[in-house]
Amino acid sequence: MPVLGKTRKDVIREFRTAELLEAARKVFAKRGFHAATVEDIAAAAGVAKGTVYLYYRSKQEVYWAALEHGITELLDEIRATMAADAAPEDKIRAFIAVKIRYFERNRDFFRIYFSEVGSGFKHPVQLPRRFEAMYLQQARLLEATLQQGIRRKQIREVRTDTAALAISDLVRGIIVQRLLGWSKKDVESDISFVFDLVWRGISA
Amino acid sequence: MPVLGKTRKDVIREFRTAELLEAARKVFAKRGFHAATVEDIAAAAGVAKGTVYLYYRSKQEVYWAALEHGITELLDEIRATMAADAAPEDKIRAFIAVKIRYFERNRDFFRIYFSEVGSGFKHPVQLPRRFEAMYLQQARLLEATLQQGIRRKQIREVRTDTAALAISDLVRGIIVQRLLGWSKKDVESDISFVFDLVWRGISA
DNA sequence: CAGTAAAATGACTGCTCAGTCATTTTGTTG
DNA sequence: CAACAAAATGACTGAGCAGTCATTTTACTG
Repeated sequence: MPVLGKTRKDVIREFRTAELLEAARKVFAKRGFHAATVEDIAAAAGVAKGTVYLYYRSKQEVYWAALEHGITELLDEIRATMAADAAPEDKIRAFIAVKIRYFERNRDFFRIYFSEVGSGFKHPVQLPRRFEAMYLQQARLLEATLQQGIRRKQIREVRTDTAALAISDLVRGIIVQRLLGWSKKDVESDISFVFDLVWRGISA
Repeated sequence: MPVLGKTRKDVIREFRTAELLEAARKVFAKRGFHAATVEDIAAAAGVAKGTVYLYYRSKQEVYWAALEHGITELLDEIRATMAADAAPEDKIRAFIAVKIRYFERNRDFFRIYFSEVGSGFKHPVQLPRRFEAMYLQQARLLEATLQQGIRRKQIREVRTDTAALAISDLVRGIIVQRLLGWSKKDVESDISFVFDLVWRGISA
């Protein structure tokens, strides 16, 4: 009997789905798509293999779901932080900060994210276009800010699309360094480093 | 009977090895480590599967050899270009240019390279440490140049290690954009874009 | 608490593929 | 060109694993 539009079934579904997604994230992060087995994921979620197939149609689908979940979460955080009508300068800093902090908090997700999104959307299987779109969405938020800054004469005339991606790449690089243990600095210091470099690079 | 220190056997070995490496590069690039089969590689090289095992002990070894070949080649080109005792400014530009051009010429290699080196050295199997070292070697060449620039007061006081990696990341980003067809600009223009951004970011 | 339905299980199947090795082909040498 | 050796071949084996489904467990209901 439906309550609040959700049947009992839906609730269970939601719970199991979230549980499996978290397990999947861990396992895919540790072993990569191919080396991870559905058994592994099931075990990590504390269920039997067959159960996985009650909620997802294939291993591939689990993977996509895990990826989508993280990308969406990250994008939402970025949107939330940049929505405030602050100065372009502050928005850019916020973008850098939120992204670095997201991966600091979700270390295991970074492998999944960057092994797809970072290196060309092609390896395991051609990713559905929507993932590419979601990634570019981030860059577009940044791009809009850059354009705003240019209009306000705070930022010089740069190719905004390329610049936006460049900032994303710098952030990506710092995240990799941090997660590999190459960077010993505290988060704030790394955020400032990136922002500083970028701002000198693009300010008018 | 050895001639010039090379036996006949060595010559064949060298030839086959090169042939297999080229095939491996193509196949691994297209399918990724796990999805690529030894059959695929053999077929691409125009030999039978068993032959691959006459020259390499395992699929993993073929992969490492292909990766090492490319990294070495790239590093050599970088070394050659930066060796000239030019101004730091020119050396940095040269670094950017040579790397972008290398991947422009070796498009298939970029997938192999970045799926390892770019995303944290961990997926298929823990890479031997020497690969990590070879990668960092590039950054160190750049770092030396940055330090030189700082001494000459042409570059401001930045964390040289982080800055060197940041430049590498920017270059990486442009390469990805180019190979995915996101960047429509000509190579020169992209090189200038990166250099410009970097130079404003770090110059004194 | 019996009867029923939903959910979970894990043994099983079929397929893919890395790596092996007995056989065949190619090349060398006197 | 015979006798031998080096190189190449590809059919075969064993392991691993995605996905299925008959059976069992759990939860709900009257």
